[in-house]
Amino acid sequence: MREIRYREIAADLKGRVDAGEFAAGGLLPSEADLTRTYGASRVTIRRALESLREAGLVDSRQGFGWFVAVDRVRQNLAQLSTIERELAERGVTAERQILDFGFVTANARVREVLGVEQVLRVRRLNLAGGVPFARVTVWCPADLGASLSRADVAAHPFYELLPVTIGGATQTIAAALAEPADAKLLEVPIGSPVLRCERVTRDVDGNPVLLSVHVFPAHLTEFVVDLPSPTGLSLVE
Amino acid sequence: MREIRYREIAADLKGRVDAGEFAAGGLLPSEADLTRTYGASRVTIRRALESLREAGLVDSRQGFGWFVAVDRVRQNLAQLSTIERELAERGVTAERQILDFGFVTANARVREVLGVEQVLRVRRLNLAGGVPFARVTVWCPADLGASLSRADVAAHPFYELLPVTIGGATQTIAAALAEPADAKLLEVPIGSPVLRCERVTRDVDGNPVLLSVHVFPAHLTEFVVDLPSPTGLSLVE
DNA sequence: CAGTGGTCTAGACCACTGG
DNA sequence: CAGTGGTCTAGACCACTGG
Repeated sequence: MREIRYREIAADLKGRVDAGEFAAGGLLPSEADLTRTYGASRVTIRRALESLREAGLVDSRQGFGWFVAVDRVRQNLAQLSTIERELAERGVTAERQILDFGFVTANARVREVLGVEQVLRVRRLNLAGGVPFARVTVWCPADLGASLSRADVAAHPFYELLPVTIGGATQTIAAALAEPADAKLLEVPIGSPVLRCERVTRDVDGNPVLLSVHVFPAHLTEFVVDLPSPTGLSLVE
Repeated sequence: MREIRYREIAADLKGRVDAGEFAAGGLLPSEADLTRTYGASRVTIRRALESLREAGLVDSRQGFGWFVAVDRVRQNLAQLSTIERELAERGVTAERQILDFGFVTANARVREVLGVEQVLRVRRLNLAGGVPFARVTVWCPADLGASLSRADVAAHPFYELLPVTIGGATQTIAAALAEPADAKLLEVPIGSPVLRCERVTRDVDGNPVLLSVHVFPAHLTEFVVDLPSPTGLSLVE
């Protein structure tokens, strides 16, 4: 594998930021300084910095400099980046803690969506760097879940484990207040704001194969949607 | 406003792609051709192409070329629907009640986004069938808003009134609790959950022309996002 | 093989920030 | 004002695709 210089520089800078070499909101060395430090051209330095900006780690202002971003976790829907990947780019380890794993009778909503009576239900907590950032419940038809182990669902994204090809998903995003159980798991006060997402995942033939509900504490999470065409702008107007 | 060459080129190429000059999946001219066509350096041409790749319009393969992206994922992703659109489809009348209309000095966030000191600020309440469902504040540069009247912004979506062509927008979606003033306007209890969206709307050259904040009561609103591609499914896993 | 995109250099001019 | 990032040029070498 050829070494890509701007990626090496980006990785090194990320390490320095994560190590706390620069304060949150603090300035990085100037591009000119970095050029000398890394022995690379300014274009290459900027390319590294832009990739870190893309990851939400740093930002810049013309005439001022590059500084450590003090952003929230952003889930950029349109760019299809995963929250875990963004976290990984910041050097934060993602972890799934399984709270509950078992076959149950579907409730009304699950039956309505998946069209079966018996389902595998998995409840879990997603953590990033040891901090809980999502409480998730996933349901899938019992026959599809028959071959899955508790260790499987802890180690892999659910949809990667299913013996079907995923064709798409529909996700709703709503606001709610933290219920006592979720508040405790997510380490936030009861009644604090949360984002609540419900997702229906389908196979390539359009059959629903997963239903999941995700609860995020509001102070850690926001969704980002890019609307590249004017038609998208009718959104809220 | 200075003309940014790579944005001009990107806008022109986007127009040619949208006009069907290149078949879906078809090759674009080579970078070398484009440098001659546009009289720009290869770096600038690539920057324009990269921005179109970012938008999901084109893609490339080394040694092969740039081609029109078959999987227009991002465009599909932008198909967000809202309660208002659904209401509109049911024949419920939408109404804008202007709370405040005036030219003010930009606050820090507005200045950061729009890059100007003087702005037109419009606060309004959106109603559907007489029920308030959104409290909205819109800022736009004073020169762009100079020709707008209070009646204009009550009668039309803001972006339709601007003397610029809209190129896209980026919207963040977050959860919060209703503040007293918003609670009263939206007829919900103080501290009840709300969705809070901030949107930056840009012209075709990528210049920000509108900043807006939208507050929706959670019980009336949810966002729906379709994720047609399997890659999109890694979103929260 | 000729042609393509991916990476990189060493310059340049400019707008902008802060003092 | 000196220093900063934003944009742009005209080169270069390389890995890769297809014929």
